[in-house]
Amino acid sequence: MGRQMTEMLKGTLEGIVLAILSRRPAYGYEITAWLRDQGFSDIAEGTVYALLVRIEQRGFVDVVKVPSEKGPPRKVYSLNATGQQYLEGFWSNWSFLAERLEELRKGGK
Amino acid sequence: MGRQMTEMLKGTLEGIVLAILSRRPAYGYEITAWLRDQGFSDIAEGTVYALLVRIEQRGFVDVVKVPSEKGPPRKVYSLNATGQQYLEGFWSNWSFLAERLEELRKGGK
DNA sequence: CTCGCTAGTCTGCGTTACTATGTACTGGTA
DNA sequence: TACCAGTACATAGTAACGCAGACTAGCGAG
Repeated sequence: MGRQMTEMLKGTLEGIVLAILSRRPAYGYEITAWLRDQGFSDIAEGTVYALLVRIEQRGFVDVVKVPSEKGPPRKVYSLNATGQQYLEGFWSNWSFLAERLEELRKGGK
Repeated sequence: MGRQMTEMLKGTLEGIVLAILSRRPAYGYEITAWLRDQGFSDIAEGTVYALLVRIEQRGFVDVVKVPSEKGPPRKVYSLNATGQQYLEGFWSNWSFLAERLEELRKGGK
């Protein structure tokens, strides 16, 4: 991926994944597939798994192991209250940033 | 600053500064002041200078030293053609990201 | 048996922003 | 004259994050 996009994802990818989980529980492979679908064509798989480990350690998600017909059991993540709260903080930060940038884009030129 | 915002700025701060420079030439101290004004209340001065050094090395800006009545001479940066092109790439990446996040925010919940 | 899909782990690396500190030049003032 | 606030730029060390790439597994189909 472009260096630019890579850097832009720092901090936002976490919010994106939390937002996905706020809609419905999901497991790593599923999230990766969804991201690719949405056009984040080359987010590394390893990146998503590492991120899931981090948010689990921070206590933002609950985890349930669900047996799968295909391959090893899935770790299904769902957002808990702590995670929900953190996600709201993310949205407010995001809004702040997005507003400033929108202004800059319009005013610039 | 919050860890969250810090990470979010990675990749975007560069675009923000380039966007500022696309409106008019400016020097480091001025840019820092403007950012604080806009609500980026605690972006470290050192961060801006380091960023300016980076974009200069990549050839996105032209630099002119201008004597100042107060303090040492100012290094005035202005966006050149290469930088303008890079900035356009930044905007397209940003749009992509912003659209995906907007969708997530609406769809989620 | 081997291939391919699903699921997850681990290591080393490069980039970035932060903190903290330091240098240097100016004008005002006590 | 000595000091200080404001201006302007710079650098060393640190932490976080995403990436690349390799590796371990389980299971079904050809």
